[in-house]
Amino acid sequence: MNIQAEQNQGTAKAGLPVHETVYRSLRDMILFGELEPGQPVTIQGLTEHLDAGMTPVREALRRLTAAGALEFMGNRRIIVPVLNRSAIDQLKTARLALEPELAGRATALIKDEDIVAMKQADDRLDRAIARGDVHGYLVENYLFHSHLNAAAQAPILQGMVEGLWLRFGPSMRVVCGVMGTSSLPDLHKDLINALESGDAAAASKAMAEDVKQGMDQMLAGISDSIDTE
Amino acid sequence: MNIQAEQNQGTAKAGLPVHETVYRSLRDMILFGELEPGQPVTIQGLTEHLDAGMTPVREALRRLTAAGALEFMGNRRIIVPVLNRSAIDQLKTARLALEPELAGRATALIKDEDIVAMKQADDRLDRAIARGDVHGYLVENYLFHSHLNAAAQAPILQGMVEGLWLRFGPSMRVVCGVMGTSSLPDLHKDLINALESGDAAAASKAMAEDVKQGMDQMLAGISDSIDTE
DNA sequence: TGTCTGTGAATTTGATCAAAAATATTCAAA
DNA sequence: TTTGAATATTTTTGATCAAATTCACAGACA
Repeated sequence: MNIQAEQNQGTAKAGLPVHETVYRSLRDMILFGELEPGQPVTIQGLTEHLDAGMTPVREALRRLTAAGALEFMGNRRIIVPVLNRSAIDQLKTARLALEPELAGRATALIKDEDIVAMKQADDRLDRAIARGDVHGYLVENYLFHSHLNAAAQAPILQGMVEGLWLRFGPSMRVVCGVMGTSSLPDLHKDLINALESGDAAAASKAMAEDVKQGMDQMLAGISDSIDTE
Repeated sequence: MNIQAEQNQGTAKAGLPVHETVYRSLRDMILFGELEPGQPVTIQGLTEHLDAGMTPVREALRRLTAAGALEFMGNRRIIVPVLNRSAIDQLKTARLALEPELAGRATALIKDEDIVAMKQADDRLDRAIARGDVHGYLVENYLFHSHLNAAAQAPILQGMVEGLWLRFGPSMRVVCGVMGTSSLPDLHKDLINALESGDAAAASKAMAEDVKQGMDQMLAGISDSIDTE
């Protein structure tokens, strides 16, 4: 066994190409708030951090920039995007167009075990909030939603939604910093109820409300920064 | 001047990196029907075809696969996706969710010169149909729509829509093969009228109808092939 | 039918070149 | 002498290529 095989064993799931594991690491970093908006992302920095060659890192970065999760400046520098009001508005529009649709489709298809998994994620989410664990909140919230989205069996729409989450992932941490245990209605519970009673319209509605709540919170959290276009 | 600089001069627009020009070439090939659904796309084939190195080709391929324009099989092969009914249905849903929205937003923002450009594209489109020029039809149709989408000044939504077009681009040619000069209502003209009178709701409606018409035609053109999932 | 092996393509690395940013230097003017 | 702007130099980083490695498939053979 050579050095590389050993490395692969240590770092990642067996058999996956390096560029794939690098991609997933980076994606998780973006999704769960380990990168700040505006922060520069360098190829060579990542080759050291992730202990990978340059080519796999380049490919992962291209995938992420293609999805809008990272931004390619003119002078071949890559940064984590900073969202202005217009961007958040567009993301809200897109999420409202797609996620309620997915929730509606999922209602007829979802299995009991999926609902159980979603409940568990939601429990862990509540506990993360109670303990002020932002990272835990982000992870469980994503798990909750992505579980539902997967149940709709519409991979194209699902992929589009995942792209949207990648775009606002880094800005979530900023918003969650101010996330008091606000007394907003718990729409996840409504969603679960709708799924259990098989009411697609209600599930769709609950999802729309959840999206609105999240994105409006984000708009509020960002509105104070100057909006230089 | 060394060899590499010479190559750069000959091949591409000044100053653009090779991976960018490769990406654009490939994107246009996909968008305008030069690749068939199901066709395998090899890295080495492209390095020869486009006279580029391997790394730029790899990066362009990653971007396109990330957007869903190409499909990554488990065994490190890449093919042009073959759309089944479910995929077309999802694309229709997504287009109906986004493109009418963009048309509505564009109505208030669009300039006279943009409308002129759209009219010209539409004229060339009609002539392409009359002469049975499928490639010309695809190009002008894309130009017409992308001009409108750009006018909405919503780059995120615009990018999402472009991703959708990349997905069904290769399947357009197949459909257009059967495209008789059908006696369907000309929705582009309706759209132009709505834009000229500043009626956002009407523009949005016309766009929705145009999308429906296109995607239903696509469903019809594909329904005979067996739907192996 | 199942295993083995050869072939060709994808993956990955390391080296090299080019470009941009950061830093140092020079020189002139106050 | 000090300050500051313009310029030169160093350093960091990105882009590209060519070689070595790994992997998957297909055909040969038991």
